[in-house]
Amino acid sequence: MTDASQLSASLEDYLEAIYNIIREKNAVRAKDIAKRLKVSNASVTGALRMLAKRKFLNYAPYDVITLTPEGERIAREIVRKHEVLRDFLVKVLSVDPGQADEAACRLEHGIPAEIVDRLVKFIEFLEICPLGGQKLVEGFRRHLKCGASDNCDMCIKLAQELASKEVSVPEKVKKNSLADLAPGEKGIIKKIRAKGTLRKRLMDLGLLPGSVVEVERVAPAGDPIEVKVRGYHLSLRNDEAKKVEIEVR
Amino acid sequence: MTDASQLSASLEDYLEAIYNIIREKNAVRAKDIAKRLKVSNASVTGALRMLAKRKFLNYAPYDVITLTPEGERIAREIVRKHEVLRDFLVKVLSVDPGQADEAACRLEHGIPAEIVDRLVKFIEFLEICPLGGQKLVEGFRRHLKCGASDNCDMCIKLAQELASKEVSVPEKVKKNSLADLAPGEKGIIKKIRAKGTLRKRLMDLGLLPGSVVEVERVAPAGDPIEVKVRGYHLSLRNDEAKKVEIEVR
DNA sequence: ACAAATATTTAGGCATACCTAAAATTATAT
DNA sequence: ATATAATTTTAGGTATGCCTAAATATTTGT
Ligand SMILES: [Mn+2]
Ligand SMILES: [Mn+2]
Ligand SMILES: [Mn+2]
Ligand SMILES: [Mn+2]
Repeated sequence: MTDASQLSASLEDYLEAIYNIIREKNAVRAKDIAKRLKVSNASVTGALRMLAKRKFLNYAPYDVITLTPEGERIAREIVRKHEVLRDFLVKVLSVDPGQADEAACRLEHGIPAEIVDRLVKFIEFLEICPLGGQKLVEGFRRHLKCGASDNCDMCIKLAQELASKEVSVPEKVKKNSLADLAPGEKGIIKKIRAKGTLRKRLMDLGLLPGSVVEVERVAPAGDPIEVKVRGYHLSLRNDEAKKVEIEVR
Repeated sequence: MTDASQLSASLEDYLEAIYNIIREKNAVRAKDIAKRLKVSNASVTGALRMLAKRKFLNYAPYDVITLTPEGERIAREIVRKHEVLRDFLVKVLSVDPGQADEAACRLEHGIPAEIVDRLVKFIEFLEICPLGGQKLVEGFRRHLKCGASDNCDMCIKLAQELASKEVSVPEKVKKNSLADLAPGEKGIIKKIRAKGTLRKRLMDLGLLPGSVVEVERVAPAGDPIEVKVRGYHLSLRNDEAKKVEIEVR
């Protein structure tokens, strides 16, 4: 069961905005939505009514706005599409972040979830594959800089040389679990060191062996830890993160 | 000067359909457009009126339909976006062609030309780069086959092995110019062996050193030759194609 | 407590983009 | 040449999704 909820691009953007604003400020006001989407307050009221009628949010005139479980599910999927697309544009194609974000927010409505999954796999493969996908991406970035569409054997050869001379990796503390990573660091999931319900829970969240996981934020107390896997944002307790065995490249 | 013509996704699809139908049958009938876009004939009439009012096509009730130069320019750009996106989905991400085509036709309306250009460069880089982008894509294809999202060290190692053992290239006739290629074959443009106006014309068409060019069709007499560069379709005379020096990988 | 400021909704409109059914035009076949 | 068929247009209607202005409700400062 994937979706088939058949929302318009416009309504998807409302859901996305509501979801993001709740994440940021723990509450949504119609005015914030209007501002973010650059529409009038009146338009927001109309959209809210529609989304409530379709059971994606709980809402009555002048009342507080919350997402229903179904609404939240769909909102998360849109956010995921947005982020995967933006990451691909920025990290692989080296598109300017502002432009990438704008394009991602238009493309997100036209791309099916299966293709987003495929894109995630491709981006992960670039990081995982021993053929050196990451080097290739760096080579591409360099290639872009040496001007226009000319034949630039030079920069391509440069890429080749740099790739061959193995860069000496700086000494690093051995990091074994997701709880050892600092914000911004990434690892590849090797194993889920848990059994039963917890194991199932972690796997259901998308923490599967082979996936690349990135730590986004760590709360002052080291708990909870916010991570991103396959374009999904997750919040994990420290003792959960410790159960996720990873490998740092 | 790029565009800024601000056409809706719907009108872009009408232009695209008109352009493609003209290419296929040398004439457009409202009925064909309706069939291709799965809308009623009445809807087509409305769209045609709008496009004519906006000067993208020449049209009067019951009269023949032709694209204006501006309409043709925009139509070509949409077709280019469609094809680049589809190629990326099919050739890099290994998405099923049918699904890729459908997605491409939705995404084409939300992606700016500069990002399409970037995507073209990336796809070309995968073919050109000595780090072995093509091998990486093959590795990815293999990786996809070994099931779900599991950690598949096995297939990744397989990719590595296959990449290292240099496959013996079968004897091949040395191909120097674009005119030597058979349909389906590709080459990298090395040089334009022409001067003055012809040189300029070929370069303006997008035949630039470093670009990957693919032969699509060759007319029975060997003239003209249809090729694709950077997502654009071109039709070249045989003596023009001879001036384009290429290298086969 | 209550006036002023702020937020939200309602009312009334407009543009796009689709539809079906009927009318008008053009093509085709005897 | 004309009846019949096919195509295209017009007429009239629906649903989205946006807007501004006015009305209503809520919040805030004193
Ligand atoms: Mn969006
Ligand atoms: Mn978005
Ligand atoms: Mn389209
Ligand atoms: Mn298309």
